Amino acid sequence: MDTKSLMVDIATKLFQQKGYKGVGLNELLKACNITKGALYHHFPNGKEELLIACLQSLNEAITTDIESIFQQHPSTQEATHAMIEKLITNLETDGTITGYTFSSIVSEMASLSEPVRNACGALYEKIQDIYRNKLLTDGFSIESASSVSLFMTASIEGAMMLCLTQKSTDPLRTISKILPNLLKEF
Amino acid sequence: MDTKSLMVDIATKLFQQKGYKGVGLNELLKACNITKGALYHHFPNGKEELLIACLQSLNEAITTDIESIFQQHPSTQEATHAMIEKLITNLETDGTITGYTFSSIVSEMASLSEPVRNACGALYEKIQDIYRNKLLTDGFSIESASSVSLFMTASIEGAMMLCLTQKSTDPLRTISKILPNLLKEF
DNA sequence: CCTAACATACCGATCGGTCTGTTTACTACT
DNA sequence: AGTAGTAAACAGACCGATCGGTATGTTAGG
Repeated sequence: MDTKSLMVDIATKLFQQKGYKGVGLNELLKACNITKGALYHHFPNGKEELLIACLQSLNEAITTDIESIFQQHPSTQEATHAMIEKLITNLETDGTITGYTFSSIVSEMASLSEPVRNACGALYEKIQDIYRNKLLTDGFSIESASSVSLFMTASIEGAMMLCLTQKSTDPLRTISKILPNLLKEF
Repeated sequence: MDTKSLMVDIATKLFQQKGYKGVGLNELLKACNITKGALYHHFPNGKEELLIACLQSLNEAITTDIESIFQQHPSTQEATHAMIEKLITNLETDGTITGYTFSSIVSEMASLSEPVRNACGALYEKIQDIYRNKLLTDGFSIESASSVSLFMTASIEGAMMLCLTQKSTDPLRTISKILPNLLKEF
């Protein structure tokens, strides 16, 4: 793996876990086992540029990951269940958020940096699109599919928040149990 | 208003908007028009102690606020609608999150400080309790009420996140439109 | 030999926190 | 009533550590 990709990979995890301001440059460099020279060679605009690269990388990773799950299951309901199961496994194995979320970055940076806000927005959008398309093939109307996909995104994101504060995966499990009711409703 | 309360009030807003690490002590002191001496007199353990005081204050404020809304409306559905309307108004008037959320603090601090994590957990718990009790009077079973109240908390929290990235109040509006479907389901 | 890919020393600014005054308010005693 | 004492409520200078960022090397590959 080349240095740049390595940096993005490690930085992504750190940013997800501790937030943008929560990760210092020195800490980051030590984790990657590189120096400032390397960082500013690949990312001349420094930390924020690295963050945006991380968000873009995350965008691709999440998209392909979720998309593959949604292709493997016939209905939105089953796909969602499988996806949340995977989220739970992730959360259980490394204790912190490393999955399809980046809430810390959103809430920290949305009001501070437009580029970062846009990158986060793009990511949410893409996730919602996958849900939406699946819902459409399930037979939902365009309007319903849009609303429900937003609802799914929001509730899963919120549930991860609750998992963090409770140090438990129960909230995600509950969401997983309740979501089907919503998907049948329409 | 005494100095201590003033500090908590202003700090609460700043922490909600910029996150914990996003607010420097000097910035905070300037906003309150006080000095370090005053801060460390009232909060000997510094910034983190202030944060916890803010979370506790927020706890009371949110609780009484939501509780009053839920008392004024007969059903969970109507109360929820009114509450989200208020959230939207808040978001529109000052552009940033100042309402019933503190997601930035959760995602930043949950893995770093146990006391902070607990304080955040207590707050979510209390909000959920209000929902749950209302659902019980609506005739929901204990189990259903617990699940649905968690679902409500998560989806509203997540929706605020989406509002931030989109710089729009639409996600909250969508949630508000969809939630009743869930509340009828059971 | 020239450029990409680093390494490292260094920078001012800011971080949260401490320490030592000083002012104010209130109490206790004569 | 006047005064002395005391503790709470600040104010502000100062601290080392760390922040993100820069400037100047050095090294290795084509």
